[in-house]
Amino acid sequence: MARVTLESVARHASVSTQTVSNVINAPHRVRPETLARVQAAIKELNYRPNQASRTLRTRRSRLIGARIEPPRDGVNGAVLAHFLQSLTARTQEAGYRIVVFTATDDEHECSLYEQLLDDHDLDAFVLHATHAGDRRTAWLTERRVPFVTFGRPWGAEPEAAERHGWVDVDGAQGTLAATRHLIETGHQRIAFLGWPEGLEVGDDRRSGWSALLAVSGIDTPAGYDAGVPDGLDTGRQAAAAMLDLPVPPTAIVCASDSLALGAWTEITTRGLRPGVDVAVVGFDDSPTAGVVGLSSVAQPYDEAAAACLRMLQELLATPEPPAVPPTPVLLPPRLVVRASG
Amino acid sequence: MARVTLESVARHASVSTQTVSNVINAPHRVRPETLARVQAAIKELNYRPNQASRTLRTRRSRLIGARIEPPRDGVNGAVLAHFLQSLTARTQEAGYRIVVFTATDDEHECSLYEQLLDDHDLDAFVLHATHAGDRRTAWLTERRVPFVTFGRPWGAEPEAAERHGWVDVDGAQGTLAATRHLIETGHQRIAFLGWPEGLEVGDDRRSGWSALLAVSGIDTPAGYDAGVPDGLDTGRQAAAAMLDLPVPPTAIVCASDSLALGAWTEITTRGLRPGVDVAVVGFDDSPTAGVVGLSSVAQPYDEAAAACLRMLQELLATPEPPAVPPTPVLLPPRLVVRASG
DNA sequence: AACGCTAAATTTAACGTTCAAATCGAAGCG
DNA sequence: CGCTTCGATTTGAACGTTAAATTTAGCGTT
Repeated sequence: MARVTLESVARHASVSTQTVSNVINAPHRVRPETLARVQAAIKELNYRPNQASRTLRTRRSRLIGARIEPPRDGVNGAVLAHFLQSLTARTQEAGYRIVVFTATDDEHECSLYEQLLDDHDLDAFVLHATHAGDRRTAWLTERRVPFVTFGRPWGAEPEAAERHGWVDVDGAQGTLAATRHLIETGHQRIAFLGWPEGLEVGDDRRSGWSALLAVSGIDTPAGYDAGVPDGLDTGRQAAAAMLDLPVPPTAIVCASDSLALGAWTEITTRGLRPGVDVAVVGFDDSPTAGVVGLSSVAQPYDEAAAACLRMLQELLATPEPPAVPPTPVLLPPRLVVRASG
Repeated sequence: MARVTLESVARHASVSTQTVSNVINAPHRVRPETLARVQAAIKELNYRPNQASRTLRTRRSRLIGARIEPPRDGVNGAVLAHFLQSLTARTQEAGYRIVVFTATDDEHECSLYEQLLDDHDLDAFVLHATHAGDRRTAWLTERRVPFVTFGRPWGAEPEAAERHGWVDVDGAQGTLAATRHLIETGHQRIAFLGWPEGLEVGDDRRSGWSALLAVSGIDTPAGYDAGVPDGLDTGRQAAAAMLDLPVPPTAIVCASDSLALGAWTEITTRGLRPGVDVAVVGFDDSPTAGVVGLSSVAQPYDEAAAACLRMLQELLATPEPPAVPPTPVLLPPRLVVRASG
């Protein structure tokens, strides 16, 4: 039950191992009839090139690294799980494999990059949860390691945004769509429940809401714009404060499903009906949203994964990463309307 | 910026490359003072062995394969995500990496095993969602590929259960604990909402409920034992049927959070209060359960992952898998009591 | 002093692949 | 007919590591 190697294929087809190698890596260099003969031999013996020796020779492993998150809040954890699932499926079709790892913080993550590069010669990385002052992108760029991020390079100067390939979902567009939907269904008092200012993703999502209200000539009274840390309890408390205003909002757009579900809990506890008495829209379309009938803005995971793969292939097509990075992709999210609004 | 190899370390420490190799792989073979000198050189140059060449030579890659699921229902998908997270963290500490992949069915999964073994010389696999007539375990056993399963070998003859290492969570114990808790809080009319008979995991969970009721002398009227496909809607319909019985149950033990949340929805829609009017207990402790206050049986992911790693290490300690497989591990789940019961 | 024995180190070869250079054969051309 | 050119194929070497065989040095025994 010895292993099938280039050598055995070569003997079987009466050519040199190099010719077999050429059949696989540079078919144009070999005469059509030899090509056919060798390909037949490959098929017959069910030959499959050994990656370890390839890696040793070429420094390419066809392995791509991706960090997986500690599940945090639970509600939002599904975002990464979905994305990873799509990414794995997509890259697998293209002959790559995803190697996962966990890290405690950015610095730890960088040291893992180093390990993975040294040990296993990983070809590239897919990053997510990018944030202002992210050290990871600089680290990788310095070392000329191919990578793409799911999440745009927040907080950098505009031109820096073009320094590496990234894929992201347009949060502002999502909250804008949610707000538009609420206006169209008759709401005029629409609040935003988000994170403290300064968190880029949250500010982005807030901007969709505020921009549309501004052009629609709808004003936002004091207390209609909350910023609290992500979570069910914080969301619930902030929603309570809003509902206790002299003129409470009739609809709340939220920066996450966690916050939205917090608001949802407060609303139902007060005996109010979400979507009838007070509308609520979340963000990320977590499984929980589907269960309780929470409207939410859904991210197109699969498209995002496909875009990441395309960029990676672009980066890996040449030995050295190209001077001009791939053009970023900003995907539109999709509003899923359910009972809550 | 040339790479650090055994060769460079050897030169730096004035020994042969083989000695450096021995320092790393068989330190007892080298004289203490040489050992120290070489170790210093390794540290100074920040040497890290290249895995590709190791793999080429030894057929060991320090890579472990694990399939990830299409997120299915959404609610239950979190089980795997949690387990994978723990598994990744644990194996990473032990110097292994997890390679993930997706498969459409068992047969496809086996063909991926073959690919991964041939291409990347994976050392082992971690399987989950085992079921009766699972072809995967046979496939791997035949080829003497090391693996462990998260999930016991269902439906096999008893002695076959000892043919490979497995880790599982005792479902019967979980539903039994849930049922006991309900009895202790005064319930006497306790129904079970599970899957159709014949699905092993479901039958196991059902048995905890029925066994405790039997020894407690509590009888189960017709309609108190439902078996429907997993899902929110099916769960809701089955719960509706139970609530419409002449003598409806006051508590429902469920085989999954999906079913339980379906029941929960039916209960709240009727204006009843979960935990006050009708108690509900789910299984898997999904994030959604935490949000809506559903009591649920939680699986000890991290312990399960740790047990899997221990078994893998046992299997990989010797070149050939040992004749006697590791002893199985059956972990107790933990009942998380919330508002719903 | 010759002998065997062990520990410690070195040398040799091999894992499977691809790159670079060399070889071979057939055609083209003056 | 000899010389060049070009395409197709082969040869030789190398990637970084470890298993197996070999050499060297040191020690105790008789």
